[in-house]
Order: sequence, then structure tokens, then C-alpha cells
Amino acid sequence: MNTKRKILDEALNLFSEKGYGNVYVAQIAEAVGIKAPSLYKHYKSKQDIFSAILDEMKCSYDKQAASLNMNGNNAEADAEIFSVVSEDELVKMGMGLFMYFLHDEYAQKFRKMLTIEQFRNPELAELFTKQYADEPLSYQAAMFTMLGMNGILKEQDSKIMALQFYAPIYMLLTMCDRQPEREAELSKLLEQHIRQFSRIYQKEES
Amino acid sequence: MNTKRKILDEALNLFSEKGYGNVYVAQIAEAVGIKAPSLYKHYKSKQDIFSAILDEMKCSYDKQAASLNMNGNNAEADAEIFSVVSEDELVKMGMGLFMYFLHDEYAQKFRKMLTIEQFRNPELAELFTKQYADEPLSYQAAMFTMLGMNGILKEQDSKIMALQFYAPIYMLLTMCDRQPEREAELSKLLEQHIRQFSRIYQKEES
DNA sequence: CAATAAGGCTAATCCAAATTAGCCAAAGGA
DNA sequence: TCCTTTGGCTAATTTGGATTAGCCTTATTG
Repeated sequence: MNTKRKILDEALNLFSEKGYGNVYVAQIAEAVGIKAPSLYKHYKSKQDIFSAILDEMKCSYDKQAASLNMNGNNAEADAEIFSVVSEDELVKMGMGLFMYFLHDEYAQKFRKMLTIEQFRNPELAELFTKQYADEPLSYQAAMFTMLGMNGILKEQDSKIMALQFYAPIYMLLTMCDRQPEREAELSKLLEQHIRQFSRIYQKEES
Repeated sequence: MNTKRKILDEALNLFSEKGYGNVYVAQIAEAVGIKAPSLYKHYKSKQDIFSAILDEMKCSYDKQAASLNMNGNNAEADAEIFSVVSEDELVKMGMGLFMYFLHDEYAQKFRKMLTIEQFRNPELAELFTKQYADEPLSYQAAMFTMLGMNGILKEQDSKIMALQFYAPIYMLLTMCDRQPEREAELSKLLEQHIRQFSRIYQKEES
């Protein structure tokens, strides 16, 4: 019964590396440990498997968003934590986000598959942008707004601050997806980024 | 004789939208205006077409790098121009980079194809990172170093400055690739980013 | 303990897409 | 002008991969 489950897992695995069009059902079957025709006892076609993965993605999206926004808290709650904030807190938060995105197995495959398939499917394109750009940006914008009001950081356009904080995280992430062997180097760069970001936006008269 | 040329163009066109595995030679042929078998008078296989495109990419890489680094100048030369620099100059430069990447037809298709194929081919992954991350970053780091030494900007780690300057450009670019209809909104955001970046790194005692 | 459903297999089948064969017309140069 | 090359075509052919047919074993359940 968890063959059905395993099919989705292995298919996602393959799709995220090669893309739908370059994966053969026989490969999926082999990865699962069965023969190709047996797949059809569970899904009625290759496309059907793909759709099932998509559906799951869309469902698990909330789940994922929840775990991303740490502890299930919302931006305001986080900002309270950050009342004590300084550099180290921000580093911890940014690196945490980065490491989660990078190493969570499902998140990584999900992201890679969206990357590969984004231009063939507008729905995927939208999902991608929402999940990896719009949502994190608006979440962090809210956070920076809080920090600004609390007099911790300079009050600047928090939407732009979020962009400047998050875009390097995003970019380094895509680099690690391509070249995992550079993770150490790049995560060091990320930490430096956050520290410098923090210093620059810190209020002078502390 | 420029059928051979046209085949590459149309193939790149299709590959960049659908990915290698989802494009049929008949589609390429149709786009060119001939029948599929005629393709084989020019290239010996579908893979051969793909390889030819790759080769061209690798060759044209220098060409492209040249036009990217504006006017064929190098970072030092640009930095001299930037001796008079301020916000507007930086905006002009950043937006120029963005608009070039976004609208140059070849650059866009090239980038999309690399995006789609990056995980199937380590060579492509490397090329992608080099062209859209490492090179721009080191170019701009050099520029910021200059600006720092000339006392125009604060002296900070210029590698990190480059990351903070460029990563938003990169991220907004990928968003536009996915959702071209948001170009206006996103390029406005970009301009705000650069202005805020400029103000933040500007030396106080002007 | 039948009867049925689940889920696996092998052996077809089907089909679409890549590639080859072989013909033909136009171009162009000896 | 003839002969060769170039580049197109239609009509096979091949191939590989998705899907179906149909059988078998092992549970499950009435």
C-alpha cells in the first residue's frame, strides 16, 4: 500500500533531476522496485503521476509555509522575539531559512522540479514565484516594519529591505542547487551578507 | 545556407521554452519551414543540434560578457566614470544590466534554456553559475572596491556589497522570466532597491 | 472456504517520434 | 552544357517507450 506513496517519491526524485520529458516510466518503476506495467495498478498514466505530485505540492504548500515561518509564528510574533534582536539573531534566522530550504529533502526536490518545469506550465511559474519570492518577501517586509517601529533598525522602506535581505539568500540557494560542492563557501558568504546588512541598517545611536 | 543558422535559432527557441526532452524534431522543422527529414541534411541528430547550440553558447560567452560589461570597458574604466558617480549613475547602470539581460533575445533564451537544463548537465550548471553569478559578482566587486578607494562609498567588504547590489537584480530577473506581465512592477522595485542601496552606502560627510 | 480484490509479472501492442532511403530540382562551376 | 553538390521532399523503417491484456499469487472478507 505504500507502493503508491513510493511511486510519488521516486517520481519526484527523477522529475526534479531530469524533468518530466526526460524520465521514463520504466525508470520510475525501477526506482520503486517493480516493473513498469505494475505502475498502472496505481496510476493510470505517467501524466497522472505528475499531476498527483503537483496536487500534493499545492496542498503541502501551507504546511511548508508554516514550517518556514518558523515555529508556526507569524511575523509580529517573530518581531517580538526580535525585540532583543541584533546581528546574531538575524544571522540565525537567515541561515536557518537558507539551510531549511537547502537541505529539506522534499523542499529541495520540489524547488528543483519547479525550476525545471516552470516555463512549460504557467501554474507552476506562479506557484514558484509565490513560494520563493512573494511570500518570503512580504513576510520579511512585515518583520522589518516591526523592527523599524520598535526603533531597532532604521526606518526605511521595509519592502526594499526585505528584498535586499532575502535576494542574496535566494541567489546563493540557487547556486547551491547547481553546485552543492560550493555550499561551505557560499554559506560563509551568506553569513557575511547578513552581518553586513545588519550593521548597515542598525541605528547608530544605540 | 542560412537554413542551418535558422535551425539553431528555432531549436534554441523551442528548447528554451519546453526543454530538450519535450521538443520534437518535427516541431523544429516546422518552425524552420521545412520537413523533419531535411534537418538531417544539416545536423546528424537532434542531439547534434543541441550540441551545436551549446558550442555557440560557450563561444558567444565572451562576446556577451563584453557587451555586459558595458562599452567593452573593464571595471577600472567604469569606476573612473563613476568618479562622478551618484545614485542616478548607479541606477542607470543597474537598470541597464537588468534590461539587457531581460530583453536581449538571445540572452533571454540562453538563460531560460540553461535554467531548464541545468540539473541534467553539470557543464551547463557551471556555465550558468559563472555567467549569471560569479562573473557579475566579481566584476561589481571590483567596481565597488574602486568606489571605496576613491572615497565615494563607505569602505566595506566589496564582495558583499556586490552580492547585495546584484542579487536583487538577479532575483527580479528570474521573476520576470516567469511572469513577464509583472515587468513594470518589478522594475520599479529594482529602481527603489538601487536608490536605497546607494543612499545606504553613501558616505555621510559629502 | 469460496470469492473477490490488490498488486505483482511477462508478453504483447501500439504509437509517436527519430532516423534512413532514395528520389528530384535547382544552383553553380568546369 | 553536363555533372556534382546542395538541400528539399515523400515514403519507409526503426526504435523506444507508454500502455494494455491477461495471468498468477497472496491477502481479505462474507
